[in-house]
Amino acid sequence: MLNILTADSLPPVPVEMRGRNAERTQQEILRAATQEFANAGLGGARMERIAAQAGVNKRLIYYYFESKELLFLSVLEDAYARIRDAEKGLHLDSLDPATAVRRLVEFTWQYYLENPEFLTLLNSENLHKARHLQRSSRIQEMNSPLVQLLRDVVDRGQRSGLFREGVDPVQLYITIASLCYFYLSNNATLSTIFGRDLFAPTALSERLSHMTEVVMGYLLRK
Amino acid sequence: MLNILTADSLPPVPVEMRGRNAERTQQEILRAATQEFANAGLGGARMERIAAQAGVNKRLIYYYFESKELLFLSVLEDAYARIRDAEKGLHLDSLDPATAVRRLVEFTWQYYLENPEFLTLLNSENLHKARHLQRSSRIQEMNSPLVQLLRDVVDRGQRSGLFREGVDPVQLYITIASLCYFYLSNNATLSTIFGRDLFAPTALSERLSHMTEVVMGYLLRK
Amino acid sequence: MLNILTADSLPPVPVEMRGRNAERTQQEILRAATQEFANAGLGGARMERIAAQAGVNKRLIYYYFESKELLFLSVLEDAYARIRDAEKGLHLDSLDPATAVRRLVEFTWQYYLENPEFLTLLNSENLHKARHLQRSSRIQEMNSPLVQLLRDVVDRGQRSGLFREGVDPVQLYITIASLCYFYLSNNATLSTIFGRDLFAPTALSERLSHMTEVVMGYLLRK
Amino acid sequence: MLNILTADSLPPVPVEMRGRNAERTQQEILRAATQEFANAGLGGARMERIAAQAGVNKRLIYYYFESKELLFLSVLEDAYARIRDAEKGLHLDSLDPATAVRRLVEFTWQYYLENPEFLTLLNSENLHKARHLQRSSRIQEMNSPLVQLLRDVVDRGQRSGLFREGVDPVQLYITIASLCYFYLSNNATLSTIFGRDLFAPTALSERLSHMTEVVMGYLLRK
DNA sequence: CATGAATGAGGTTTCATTCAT
DNA sequence: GATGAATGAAACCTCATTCAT
Repeated sequence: MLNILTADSLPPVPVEMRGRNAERTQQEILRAATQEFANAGLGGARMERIAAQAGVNKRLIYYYFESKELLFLSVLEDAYARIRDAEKGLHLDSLDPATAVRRLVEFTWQYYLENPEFLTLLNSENLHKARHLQRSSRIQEMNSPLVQLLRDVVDRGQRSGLFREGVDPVQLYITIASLCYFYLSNNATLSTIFGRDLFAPTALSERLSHMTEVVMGYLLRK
Repeated sequence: MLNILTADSLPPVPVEMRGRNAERTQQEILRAATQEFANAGLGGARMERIAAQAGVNKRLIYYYFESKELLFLSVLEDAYARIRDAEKGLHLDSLDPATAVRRLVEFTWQYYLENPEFLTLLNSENLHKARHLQRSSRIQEMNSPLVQLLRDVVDRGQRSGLFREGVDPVQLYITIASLCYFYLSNNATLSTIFGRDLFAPTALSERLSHMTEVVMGYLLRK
Repeated sequence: MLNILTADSLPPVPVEMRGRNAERTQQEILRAATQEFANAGLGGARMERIAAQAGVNKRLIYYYFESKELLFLSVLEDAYARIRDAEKGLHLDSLDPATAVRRLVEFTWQYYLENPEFLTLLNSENLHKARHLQRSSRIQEMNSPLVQLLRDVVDRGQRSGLFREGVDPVQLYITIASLCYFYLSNNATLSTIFGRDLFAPTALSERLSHMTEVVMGYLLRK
Repeated sequence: MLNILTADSLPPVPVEMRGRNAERTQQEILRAATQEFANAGLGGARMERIAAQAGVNKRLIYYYFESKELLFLSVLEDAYARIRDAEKGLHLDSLDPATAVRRLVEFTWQYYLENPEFLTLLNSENLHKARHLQRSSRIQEMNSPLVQLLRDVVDRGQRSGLFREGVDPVQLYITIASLCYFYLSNNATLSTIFGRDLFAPTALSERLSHMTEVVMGYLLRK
């Protein structure tokens, strides 16, 4: 019944194009909700603010998304759809294995840096033990291509004798994500407890080098 | 004005020992608040539930901690105090460098596993950009010994020719924490999107091996 | 302006006959509204559910009935029209007086049993002090034949020396209705407070005997 | 947990006696809620109006009664408690059987006349199929003494050869209640459809005579 | 004849916090 | 040191109704 559309682009829709356009309106709501949920978490998010930011009546959100929780799920699915889409654009399959992995590290880092809302949304969802995503039918099928892709890269690396044996592509992906995610997601507390600005440009580029060394140090045969 | 005590132990205080005991009452509140904030986040936590769980009147929480936000800060400080305390018990300085690092990885993993509330609390605090910790005077001094300790281990490893050059102890610590933290903190969403129970005993032990290989693969000279 | 039709039959209209048929559409709406108002009362009824149940767009209800309140009035008028119509089919004028009264008791009981929505609708209307019916022009003329009919029966009974003197046909009708109505309408609370299933088949037939005895005990000369 | 008190008297409490008095406050809320639910039904009742009428903060109603539905249940229990209490004051056991029954008819009539909210509340509860009362633990025990009392009266009447055999006291009570209840509860619609003011003083006293004749006509041996 | 999109007002309920003892 | 009573603000959500096609 709920025919929710995917928001492909984040920039806001000009006001003069709004009204009586179901598709656009839903995209607008999704965009606004993404920002609000990212800033304030599920509990802290305010439907009022989402409506105002989307330039629609509060009631309309319920018309299209039924409840705050289902809206949150839509936002999560949309966020996953976007990053998986971007990953497809990397064409890892056409790169040599070592370059492919380095490229994935760089991409993940860059994507998290440029889309911090993705991190916050996931944090919120984890706080709720993935309660919403578990109700999603689309989420698994959205993520399996990525694993397959990475499995191919690892296979090629091993066949060429470059990579070590016994590498689980899921573990590898989680490790790459870990290194990028934690540093950025926990940047605020880390900077505070270590008394050091970990978001400064130098700090960021140092981190990228470090992470690449860690991942390649693990993967490459000694 | 606020004389806040540290809750050293998590097990609940027997009922017969309660009442008219400032120190114990505060510990009880801290314990209950830690659970509640960990389960529900800052926004989702309910003062009512904390009071009920601690077995005290709601008003008393305000008497000791002034506000929800300051209570949250106390909970955070208490959580950091406990993990730094536990780390001290590792005696990394008396182990050879490689063993020391392996030990730290295992310890971190084990500690996060056994104290999942620590992860959730940090997630919440990061959602709020470390707003609370930044107001803490105790937090930095609590964390600097750890960095010093790790610096010593790395130095010893490099002097003995075992470890690679150019290793920043803070980066190393963050990397170790990343690998453990992300896997556990995001376990729910990861399990869901990959359709694989990442909290099963085998999965957990595989992860520990993988992480150790990653860290040592990076540190050890080729 | 509002050309409202009477829904003579309650069974739903087959889907293939719907659409672009003013008369049928209005009957469908009336039918659905009757159910909804009976189930939920005036306040609890939802225009949304009525529309869904009738298989029409919400807007169409307003097109035909103008507002929820006027729709409710139409439902009431329709309900009265149906019961008065059924009463006409009894042909009380062709029965001997005692049989005629017994027949009326049985009929009233049976009709209320088979058309419980009639009771609920009246309850709702009484909650609102007959506010809607008072605006109806058709309602009185619909009910006067019944009184006339009953007056004739009572007259015949008295002239034959069978019935007692001083019987007001309106009082008699109200009494018959009372006995049937209250037992059925308040069945749920009565069953609960007396801890006894007053809707069980035996209970129902016992009630019918009792009521007949009460009415005839009153009417028949000692 | 909810320690709800019974409102013995309906007149409002003087303002100067209010505040910081749990018992009185709860009575006030009950009183106001009774009026509001009686006037508007469960669905139409407004918590806001109840709070205003009781002179308390809206939030306080939830503090004491938890929800609108539980408040409604309390109101119902209170209403039953009051009428059963009043019935006890009749001392039917000390009257001769015929007088006792006449007295009960008169009392019931009078009580319904003077406490019309009782009728409306029951109507509302029946609309909801006794959903609330079914959750009450007190309701049955509150009503059983009445049945016992009436059983004794009937027994005495039968032993003295005055009353007919085969009289079920529950049926008898329901019949008495029916006659009074329906006339008053449905007065508005009846007056409208019969075009006759059934609430006029003469009409009321005529009805009382009629009902007494009906009940005694049934009970007394021919 | 018929409909999907959109809304303003207001509903119940929740919450951190304070008052008075 | 400790508590039950009480509150104002605001949250999510609902609803009858209207707009524009």
